[in-house]
Amino acid sequence: MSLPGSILYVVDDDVSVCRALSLLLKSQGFRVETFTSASGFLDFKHPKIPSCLILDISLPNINGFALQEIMSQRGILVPIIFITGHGNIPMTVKAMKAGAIDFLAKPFKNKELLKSVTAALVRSKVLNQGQAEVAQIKKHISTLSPRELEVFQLVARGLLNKQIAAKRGTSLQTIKVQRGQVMKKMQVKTVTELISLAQKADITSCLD
Amino acid sequence: MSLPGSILYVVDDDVSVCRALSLLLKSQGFRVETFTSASGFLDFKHPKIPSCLILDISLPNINGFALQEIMSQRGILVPIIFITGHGNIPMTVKAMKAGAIDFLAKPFKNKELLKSVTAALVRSKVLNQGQAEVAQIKKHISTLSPRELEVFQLVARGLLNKQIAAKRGTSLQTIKVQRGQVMKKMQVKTVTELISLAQKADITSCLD
DNA sequence: ATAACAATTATACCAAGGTATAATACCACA
DNA sequence: TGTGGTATTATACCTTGGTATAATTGTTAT
Repeated sequence: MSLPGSILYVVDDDVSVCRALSLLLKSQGFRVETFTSASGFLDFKHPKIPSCLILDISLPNINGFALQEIMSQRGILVPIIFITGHGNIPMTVKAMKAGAIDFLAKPFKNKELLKSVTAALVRSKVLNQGQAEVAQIKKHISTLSPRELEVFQLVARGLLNKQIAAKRGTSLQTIKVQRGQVMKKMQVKTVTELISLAQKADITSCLD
Repeated sequence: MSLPGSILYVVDDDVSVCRALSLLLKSQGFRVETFTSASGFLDFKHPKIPSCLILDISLPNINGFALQEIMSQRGILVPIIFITGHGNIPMTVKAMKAGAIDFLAKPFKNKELLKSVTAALVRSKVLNQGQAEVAQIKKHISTLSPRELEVFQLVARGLLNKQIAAKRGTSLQTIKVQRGQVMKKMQVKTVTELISLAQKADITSCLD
């Protein structure tokens, strides 16, 4: 069941838990990295492959929830399976609202965890694909000059060339040239593709 | 804090709970409808305004989870706040995974519920807007003839008129006319708008 | 100052989108 | 058998998109 080229992270301050989970997961053919603190996990260089974090809530310094928030801020899109020995309903709700893919109370059955891991890896794969696509688009966008970007945005909003020219106070010809540049740099051939890209990357608001 | 024109549903087999919640919520200015069974709620004609369902899990016949699934199948997009006297973590996870907006264990504080209700109504409003937009688009699509729909789909995929003509084995002129019909019926003036609509309604796969 | 470079614009030209009108073909219905 | 309606097609014409070439302007670097 292990997807090829996937990696599982385990973060638990209890070394024996780390060891036990690592053993279990490796026996299923998974690559596993264990950490006894949140910062250890954060320092790790995460390869861009389907992955999943099995995370204990009670940790020294940075606890599970705090790590979840940091990951969210940093755009680390690794699905989280929470595990805890002293969980309750409010904690569960909080974790799930924040985007966790599962929440298991210790002790849990091996099968439960494995099922959850499989689901997490599938989600991770989807997330990575979406992320890679958007990253590629933004990479292209970053090659646009400020004016080309502006033209791109206005085209995406459905404005005609002459409307854009009027709005910008320049000539129609300039817009045509710039629009051509945009098409070339974004590596598309038709307006349709351009619009699709614009919507995927949410061009109208993104100005980074 | 009550949004104008909103409605709250309470489903609990315990009449005293229904009464108590109704009293609390009405005191905050909300319109409230209570039901002691899931079927009662399902029979109710839900107005298309921001709304929220406060749902007990243990119910006779159709329990809370079952109702949640039925609503999902029927496309009833009302955010659910689960309440239960005998909840546990697995139940919480199940409910949240299925899309519940919150999960409260009895007894809960009035403030907790009210806060949750407010959040649910906001989400409901967003859901309704999205739903209304897509419904409007699909309504327009339903006025298209089969061939117009086909042309629409191919245009949305970025094909040129002559490519569509070749694919369909008809003349370029026919495609132009049909494309014009599509633009008129979808009530858009530019290709850009048309593509946007197509993506919102997921035209390429939708054939209903 | 001058060479080099980028941005803008003009001119010209072609392809594609879009509309209007009318002719043709096909189908259903009285 | 006609007759009205719809779909298709042809013709003609206009607008818009898109590219190539070259002239112009402004800015930067040597």
